[in-house]
Amino acid sequence: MDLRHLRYFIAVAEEENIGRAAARLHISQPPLTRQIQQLEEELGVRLFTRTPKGMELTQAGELFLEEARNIRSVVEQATERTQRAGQGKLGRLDIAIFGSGILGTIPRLLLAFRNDYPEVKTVLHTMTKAEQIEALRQRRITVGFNRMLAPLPDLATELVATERLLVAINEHHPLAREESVPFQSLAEHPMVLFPTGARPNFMDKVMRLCEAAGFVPQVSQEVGDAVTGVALVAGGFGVCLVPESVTALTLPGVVFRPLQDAPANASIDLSCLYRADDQSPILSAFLETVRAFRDTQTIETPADIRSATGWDADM
Amino acid sequence: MDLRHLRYFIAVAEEENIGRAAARLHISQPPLTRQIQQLEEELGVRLFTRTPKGMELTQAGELFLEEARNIRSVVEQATERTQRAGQGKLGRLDIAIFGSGILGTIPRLLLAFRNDYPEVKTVLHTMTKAEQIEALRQRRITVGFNRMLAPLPDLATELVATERLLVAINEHHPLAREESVPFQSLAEHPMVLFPTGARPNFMDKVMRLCEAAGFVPQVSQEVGDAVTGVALVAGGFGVCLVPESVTALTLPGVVFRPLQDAPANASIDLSCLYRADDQSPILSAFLETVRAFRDTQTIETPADIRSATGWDADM
DNA sequence: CACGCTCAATACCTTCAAGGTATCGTTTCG
DNA sequence: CGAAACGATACCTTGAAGGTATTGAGCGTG
Repeated sequence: MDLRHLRYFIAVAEEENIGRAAARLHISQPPLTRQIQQLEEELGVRLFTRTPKGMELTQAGELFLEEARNIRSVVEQATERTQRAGQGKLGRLDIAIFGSGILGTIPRLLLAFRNDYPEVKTVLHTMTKAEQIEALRQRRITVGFNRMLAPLPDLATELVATERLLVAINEHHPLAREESVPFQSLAEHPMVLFPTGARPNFMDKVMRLCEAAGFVPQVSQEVGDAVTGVALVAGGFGVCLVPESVTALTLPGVVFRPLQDAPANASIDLSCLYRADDQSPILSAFLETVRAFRDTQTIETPADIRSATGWDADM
Repeated sequence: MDLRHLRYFIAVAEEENIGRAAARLHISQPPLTRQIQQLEEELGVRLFTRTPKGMELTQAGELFLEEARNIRSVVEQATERTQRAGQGKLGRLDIAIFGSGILGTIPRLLLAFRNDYPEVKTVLHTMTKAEQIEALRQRRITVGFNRMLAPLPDLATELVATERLLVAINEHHPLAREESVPFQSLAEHPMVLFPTGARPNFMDKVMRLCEAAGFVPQVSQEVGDAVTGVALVAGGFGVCLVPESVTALTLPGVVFRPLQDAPANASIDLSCLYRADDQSPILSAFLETVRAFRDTQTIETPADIRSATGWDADM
């Protein structure tokens, strides 16, 4: 049996007349007669009773008509869904984020993607950078978000956002009195550093910046993630350099200050990481959304930073 | 798209290798390659990623595999159900019965049919003989049960059972004292007659029997159906000739007695009526069951009558 | 490094069935 | 009784499914 048989059968059943059905199907009458005969023979069932007026469905034919229409709609839905899946509009995207990735940029990006591709189910996995790379190799995830990425074989990256560095300061700390903090002045205060994970990491970046500025930071504590770091600032452990998006995390007693006379490289990239050989249309769609998102962010920067950094609230 | 495409696609998806899939499908490799290409082109979707090791499903392919398997099973079920319908094993049978038809033979027959063809839904309609004929003409029913059928054009009959006539008598009535009633003696007692419906009817039959025996019955009351007739017997309106199956209806104060020296034709046929041109396999199946049922009834008659007539209970 | 192995893809031929035209046999209706 | 309408049949044409032979690409191994 063939889908053509079903199409023909439905036409004949609906027209109750082989000639009209043939016209509707844009074929001539005899082939249609034969196709119907074939169908009946293959099923071993009389589907029509031939009357001088035309074709009339038998009870079995009546049932088969329902079934045929059902099959037709199931097939239509299947192709339609598959096509949507092929265009990256339907399916599942496994995404890895790092500890403090839930803050700031990433949720807004994910929301934008969800908005453009509502039928793609996004599944978030919290992973360290090393775990992400491993998971990408094993295809357990399709994209990972990260900072401080060294070039990796077989993996490609797409820049999501470039964030300035800010200083997290306890509100009673002397540096909190100024609206911005000279980078040099960090030399004189104990500093909390993070994360302690796989190199190169954000800690290395900070160390290099200090080195370039001609001092070695007084490390009061090393911690695993930004949330812990800011919490220690609240506890009076010292100051802490953080990427801008961490300001989404407001802790009582902590204020964020921009760097004054900051070195040109006092900023850090947030990128997403994916298999270079991955042709998945969902990934393409996601990367496309990332690029669009990055552009809108760049344009909207001024207003965005004012609210995102929480200056108004702190002043 | 074609069901063949789906079959081929499933094979390739399962084997992850065109060569092996081709072997499994008993075709050679190149046509299979082309069919898969065709399918992808028609859908506009890459279903497989070609690797040196073989064929690997894309995400869209994964989805389409599920859909394809689903379609396959839907089609299988459709053909299977249609075939059962074509063999009269699945479907619906609209049956007409007359007022007191719920008594005795018919329910047992229907039960037997239900047992042989559990997936045929039987729908009962209560109709008079005239209504049945009309409904058969309009195809609103497929079979009707009736007594006293004159040959009808376009309609055929099948004998279901031949029932003896019994006399329903009030237990205080003088005739109730004997174990059987001489037909002649009915001449001396008022008689309830039924039904008053379309001729020829059971009333005509009784009149002819009396005429043959040389008397005219004293008609105390004419009623529409057997149930009412027997109820009037209970109320003392006289005796009433009834078909054997009416004994299934036990009313307090009423006993049933066989006829003694009954004329050879003191019996009445229960038949079912159907369109002579009806080729429906369900009807054929039903008529087959009727014939089988009629035979078992004939064989089992002795024991059957003893219990069905209720003699034991009345004696 | 080259050779062979294993894939899928391509080229080209064959065949069978789907589709077309012409015609027939019935039944119905004017 | 002839015309019209309907499905069935006979016979021809063609396109696509299937077959064989071969190519080309990636991998592993001697």
